[in-house]
Amino acid sequence: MYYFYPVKLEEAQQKFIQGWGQLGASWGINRTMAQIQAVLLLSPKPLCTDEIMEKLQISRGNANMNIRELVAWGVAYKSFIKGDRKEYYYSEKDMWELAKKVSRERKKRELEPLVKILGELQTIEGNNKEVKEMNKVVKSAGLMAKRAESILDLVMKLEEKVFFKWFRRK
Amino acid sequence: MYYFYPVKLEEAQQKFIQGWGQLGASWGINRTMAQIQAVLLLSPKPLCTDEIMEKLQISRGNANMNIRELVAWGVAYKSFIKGDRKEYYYSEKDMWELAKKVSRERKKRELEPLVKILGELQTIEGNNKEVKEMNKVVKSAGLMAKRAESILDLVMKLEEKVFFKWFRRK
DNA sequence: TTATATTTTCAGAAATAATTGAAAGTTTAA
DNA sequence: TTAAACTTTCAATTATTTCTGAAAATATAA
Repeated sequence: MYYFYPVKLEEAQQKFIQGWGQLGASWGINRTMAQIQAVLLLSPKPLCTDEIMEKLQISRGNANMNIRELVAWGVAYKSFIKGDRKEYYYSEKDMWELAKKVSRERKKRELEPLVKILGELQTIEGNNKEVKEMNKVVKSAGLMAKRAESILDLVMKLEEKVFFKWFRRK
Repeated sequence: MYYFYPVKLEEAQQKFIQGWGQLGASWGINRTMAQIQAVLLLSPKPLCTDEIMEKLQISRGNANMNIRELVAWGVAYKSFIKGDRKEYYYSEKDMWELAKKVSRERKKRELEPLVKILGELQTIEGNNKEVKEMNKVVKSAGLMAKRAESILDLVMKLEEKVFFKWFRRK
């Protein structure tokens, strides 16, 4: 029994890290970045760069860049231990907060550029089918994008207040 | 004036195609696949492979693979013209329907694998911090995933009619 | 100061993903 | 049948992204 837990834990952690990385990758987020997030999520205490490098077997440069990116997204934080010069990092652990921050970042990076482009494509004049189709598509895509933004805003505003209560009941 | 519209249209189309491709790319969807979708969206009539190859300057193999992928996702359809042996393709033009189909596909490809993995990581026994953190994370990630699925389902069930009315009020 | 610890950068290497194009496969018309 | 029209496949190539590791920059302690 003494021997059993640690092995099982390692295995489970590895599985979680892989799955989380895969999820990130299919969302257009660097796989390593997502894996680092997973490692931080699983750690009960802040970790330094070397510990992360060790855990994921990656280089210092890679670790550094991706950690910084996580901090820039607001899903990981720096932490200092007095008497120690190293920087330590820990993850946002509230999944709802995490989801909100990722949504916000993606909205900024993806939806907004499209909305900008659509705005630049003001109605074109003309009577042929192609022009009409163009105007129709630009208009409906713009509506859709706004709609998506509204839904996101709405969902994010609902906040724990509603969702927590709702989901705790299940 | 005769000369003016076509140039402007071409430009606008190109801009839209690029923007749409970019959106797709940042969503982990092949850029060319998204661009083909954009071309079909802009076209008032179904297009054959050669027309798409011509418009995007891509090879037959590339065009074929990505068109098929679009059809597999359910966001483009085949169409036949009698007396013509070629297959023609047209896009789903209802943006709301399009969004629903993409969501459905992504949910299947991304959320579900994570939920499966989390399910396999049943509670591990043990009293140390790492084990406790592991169990906590697995549980909250599972809850979050279910929550995301619920929100998606809910949003997708609300018909266009409801949203239209609702958003027009704002 | 100077030395040491730590973080950051970035050119080149490695890994991954997308694309081509020609050959093989399929369908249809005659 | 056979031939022509068209679609699909896939090995090889090309493009893109990610990663490494060592050097440069920065920060802290002595």
